[in-house]
Amino acid sequence: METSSGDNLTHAQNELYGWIKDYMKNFQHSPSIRQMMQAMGLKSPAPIQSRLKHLQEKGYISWQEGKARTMQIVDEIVEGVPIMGSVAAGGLIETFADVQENLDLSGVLKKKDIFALTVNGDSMIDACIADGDMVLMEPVNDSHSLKNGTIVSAMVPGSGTTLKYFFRKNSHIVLEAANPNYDPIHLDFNEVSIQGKLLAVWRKL
Amino acid sequence: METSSGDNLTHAQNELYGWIKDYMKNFQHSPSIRQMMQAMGLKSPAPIQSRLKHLQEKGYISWQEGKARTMQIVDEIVEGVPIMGSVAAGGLIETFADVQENLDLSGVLKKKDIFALTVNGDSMIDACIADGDMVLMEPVNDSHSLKNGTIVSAMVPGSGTTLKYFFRKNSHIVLEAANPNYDPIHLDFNEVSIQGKLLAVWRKL
DNA sequence: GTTTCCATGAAACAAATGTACTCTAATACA
DNA sequence: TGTATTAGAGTACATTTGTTTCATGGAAAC
Repeated sequence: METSSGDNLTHAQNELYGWIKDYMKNFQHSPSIRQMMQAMGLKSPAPIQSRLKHLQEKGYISWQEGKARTMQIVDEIVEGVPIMGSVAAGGLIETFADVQENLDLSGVLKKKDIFALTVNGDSMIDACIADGDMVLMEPVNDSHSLKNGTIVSAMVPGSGTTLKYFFRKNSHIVLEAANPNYDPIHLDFNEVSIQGKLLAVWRKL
Repeated sequence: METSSGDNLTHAQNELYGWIKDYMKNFQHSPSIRQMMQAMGLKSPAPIQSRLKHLQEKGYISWQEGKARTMQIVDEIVEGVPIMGSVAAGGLIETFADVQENLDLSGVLKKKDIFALTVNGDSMIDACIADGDMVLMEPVNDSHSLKNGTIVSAMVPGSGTTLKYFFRKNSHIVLEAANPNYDPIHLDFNEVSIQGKLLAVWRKL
């Protein structure tokens, strides 16, 4: 959570700044001066006022004069990552243009009930899902609505969870790996429960 | 931005709710009742009060009684994605436990100057970076500090940008693909500029 | 040691603000 | 049509809250 805090700030200013950021993250609104006073263990609003003034002069915060609880943190508000263009396949193709759009990772997270799984092993290596990758899954309630070829996480009761391609053949289910070393698994509908389907892959290096 | 708004809400309530969400997103703090009154074109705080009460009863917002500008939106506050465990390699290994930790994608975005590139082609396919993937890059200023084997985006002036493994051999640079079909590229230090090194891979399906 | 500067404490004031109350107009409903 | 319900206007009041001012005390500078 420590971004680029405490550069030109005194200890007292930095402590207050950190507290404010925490408060606003938790409550979605600005604290009052007397709240800060209490949190900092002070008995007068004057010191807080002084520190706020310094924080504002140094560009950390701002507020509307005279209005209650109207502070804003002028932090680097990163809405997304700028997509600078594309990189080449094998040859050398494209040069950077300007920013084209923003990659909005947080937008995906806004969807409720999304969950993540850590991938163990290489059964999906041909689908470019490697060991240690994080897969983001969307819950699946009705496994009958799944399209063939979807990548799903399936739980076989008593055995565990696995990440596989999903296929429906006649009246049973086939779970297929993306790696020729693994054999397809044939199961009845009632033997397996599909927990989620693959939304995205995240690999941090 | 439209989440799960306007379900049991009247038109007036929904309009106010939307306005509040916009305001709080822009200003990072709660509006006052008289501000909402003005924004809704009303001349008395009473109607706002009534609508707020309804919004609170239906679980959309909350506030601290008597305190100015202490509203909170009880929206789905998604801080991250819950990591539910790990999925199997090829066999069936693990069952879901409880949430272990949260995958914090937005944390990566907080680092300044990160940029993203769209991958074209399959030159890095053996590194599990596929066509269409989004790669998040961190700017590199000093190419001499790069470790051998790092994946970088390199720009050869007049040619374009490419994503490759980076190696330093003697006094020149070798850019190597993760695909045997592509030959390594040998270049002098002054022929190439390293723009960034790979931080993460993002694939949305 | 003396001076200067700044943080703190204390108190007071005015504006902003949430809240409650009454009254009127509009709307829904039977 | 008449009644009940609801929304809105207007008003008033107590509290919260930002802001100002002044006095005190300690730390740093000279």
